Amino acid sequence: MNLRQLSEELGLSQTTVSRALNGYPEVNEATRQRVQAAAEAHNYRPSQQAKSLATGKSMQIGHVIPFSAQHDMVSNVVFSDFIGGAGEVYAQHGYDMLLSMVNFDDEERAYRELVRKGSVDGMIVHGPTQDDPRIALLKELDIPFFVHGRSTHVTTPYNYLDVNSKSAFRRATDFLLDLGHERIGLINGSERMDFAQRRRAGYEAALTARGIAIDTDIMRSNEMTEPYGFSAACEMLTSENPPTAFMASSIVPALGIRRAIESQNLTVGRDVSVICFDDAISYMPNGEGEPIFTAARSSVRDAGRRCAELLIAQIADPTADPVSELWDAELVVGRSTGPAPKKD
Amino acid sequence: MNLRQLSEELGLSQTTVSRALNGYPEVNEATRQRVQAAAEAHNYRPSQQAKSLATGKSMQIGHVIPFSAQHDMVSNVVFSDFIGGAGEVYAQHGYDMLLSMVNFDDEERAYRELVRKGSVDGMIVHGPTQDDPRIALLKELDIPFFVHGRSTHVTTPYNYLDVNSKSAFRRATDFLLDLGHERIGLINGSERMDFAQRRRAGYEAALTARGIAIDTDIMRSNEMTEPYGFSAACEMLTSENPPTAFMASSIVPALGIRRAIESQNLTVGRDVSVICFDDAISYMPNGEGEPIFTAARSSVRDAGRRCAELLIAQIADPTADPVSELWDAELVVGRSTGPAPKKD
DNA sequence: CGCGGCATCCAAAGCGCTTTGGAAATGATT
DNA sequence: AATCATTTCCAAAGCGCTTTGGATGCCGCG
Repeated sequence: MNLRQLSEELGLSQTTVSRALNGYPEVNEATRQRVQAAAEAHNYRPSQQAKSLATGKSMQIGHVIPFSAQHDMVSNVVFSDFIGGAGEVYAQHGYDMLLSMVNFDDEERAYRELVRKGSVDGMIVHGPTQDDPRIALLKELDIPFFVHGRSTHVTTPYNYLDVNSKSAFRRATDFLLDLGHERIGLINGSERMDFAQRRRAGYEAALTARGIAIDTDIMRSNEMTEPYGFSAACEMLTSENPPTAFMASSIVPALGIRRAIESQNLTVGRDVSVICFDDAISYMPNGEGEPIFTAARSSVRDAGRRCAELLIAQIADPTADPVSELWDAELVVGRSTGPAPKKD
Repeated sequence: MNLRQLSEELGLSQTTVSRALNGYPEVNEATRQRVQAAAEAHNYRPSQQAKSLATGKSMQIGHVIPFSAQHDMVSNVVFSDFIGGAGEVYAQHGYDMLLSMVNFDDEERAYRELVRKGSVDGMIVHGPTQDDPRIALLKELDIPFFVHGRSTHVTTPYNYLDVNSKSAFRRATDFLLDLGHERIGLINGSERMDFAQRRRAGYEAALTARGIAIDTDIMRSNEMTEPYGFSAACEMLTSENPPTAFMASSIVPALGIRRAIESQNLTVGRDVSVICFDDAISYMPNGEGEPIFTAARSSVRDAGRRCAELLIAQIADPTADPVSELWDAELVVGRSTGPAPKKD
């Protein structure tokens, strides 16, 4: 059942039926009722492709997800919650989400294709690196886009929403320093990512401000998995000068750190303290009620919602100036932190 | 730059240019070269909507993800890995993935719309329940679809790929029984899900075969989060007749169970054994090398790949008979299991 | 009574592609 | 040289929608 058939059956022109269905004023209310009833009865839905071709809007928003044998973004812990939040907002506005999975090497081509093909009206950029080339690319392609995170060294303005990773890690590290910890391990995410750089900067700033030297022996950077947290923490704990506290970039490696601590017959929050960044991942919540880990918390799902809203606004008015938001993480105190143990 | 402009510039008809680009034989090889070069030079990509409108194929595959305030599928641990695998295969075949996020109540409508609008050429059904209504719906809508999992009580044939959950849990429970455990807790996923029912059936079958009574006091069912595993295990461990072993439906609650065991100053694999189902989630791997948990393992990413392949085959030949695959999980032995502790 | 204004509807022209049904040119065959 | 098959190309008709630019009829008003 298409528009022509429907209009013939109603004895109306396609114009009128289309207008009736799309809520235009120049159609008699009685006629509109009749049209809507008929459309309902035949379960009529306008063809999205025809509609898109006529209007020039695809009503789809693109997310490009690079993958490789080693790692990929979709398996990044925070990704699924982010798109969950974004997807909600898309749905409210009649948009669908287009996910394009591509090899790392083909990423640029994927952006180009999606835009040139006209498959999407806007795009979200995930996991920006420093000086991320995708920002310039999308500007060149002249399509609305929104960055989840920030890209250091990109000077032209662009739309982004980021959490203030540096101040979050600065504060969290200060919190440990205030508890008397002087040797604090950093178990960071992959420092290809801009946010990981910022977290390290916050960590280092806090140490430096107290006159504690940066020691790369107790600093790691990698994809944020549980075994990574475990092995990194094990190495440090069994070293000559083990840390008394850890800063972790996500709750996932933090779970590994916990396992490492307990495997050394030490107790979390007493012998060794742990603070992590908590993205409030829905299936990996930081406890119910009292937090498991003392953490810098910021909901990635909320970020997804907000990015989607702002992107849709940008699509609606592409001439609007770029907007940016910088969210502060909140520091929640759980049972994973305590005073530094007395030295022997 | 569209087809007309390109063809005018080349002094050729749209027909010839289109055919040259799409690899049809009735075009001179020299001409084809010239066309391809020009297309490349102008960075020309045919409009997807126009193409879809003309061919009737959207080259998109739909995934409907219901969400609610409580839980949603996208945040389900296994989901992101599944779509990661599926997305790879889609990309290889020129398909894109369309994700539609909808309220639980609107799920049926979402399927209807996506199909009627012509936005998708096929669909994947996630997380089937018993007697899942979506199967009948998609048959009525007459669109190729593929189910990840199975739906008990649906008698008409349909495409699916499932892991033999029952036999996996049967074998795993037998493994614990062989180690002398007689009181084994079950920390299952939500039993709205078909697979959770099957896992429980496997667990119960193993117990019954040894003449051990089913005791619902040590059986739980819920969304598979870490805190759920923790609190469920805590309750059981502090009860009058605590289990000496646990079966968990995923590695995520298993991590919670581990935390619960250690919070009771007990040791995993010595005082209390744990076996979980391991979906081989990429950022939550079951250790590196030696498994953390003894587990029934089956890669959900591989399942995603395979579902995508089979769905694409079905789209290519919609008259083909439904296919189904039932994968066996492998039982991998880690450090989380050991002989039942001697009774006092 | 004639005219402007309003409400309601419609014919037709796109949107950018694919594909059908030839046409023209070329080469091979008799 | 005439015929026929091939190769190579093209004009034009869709695909199903939106939207422009009227047309029609009806009303009130001077």
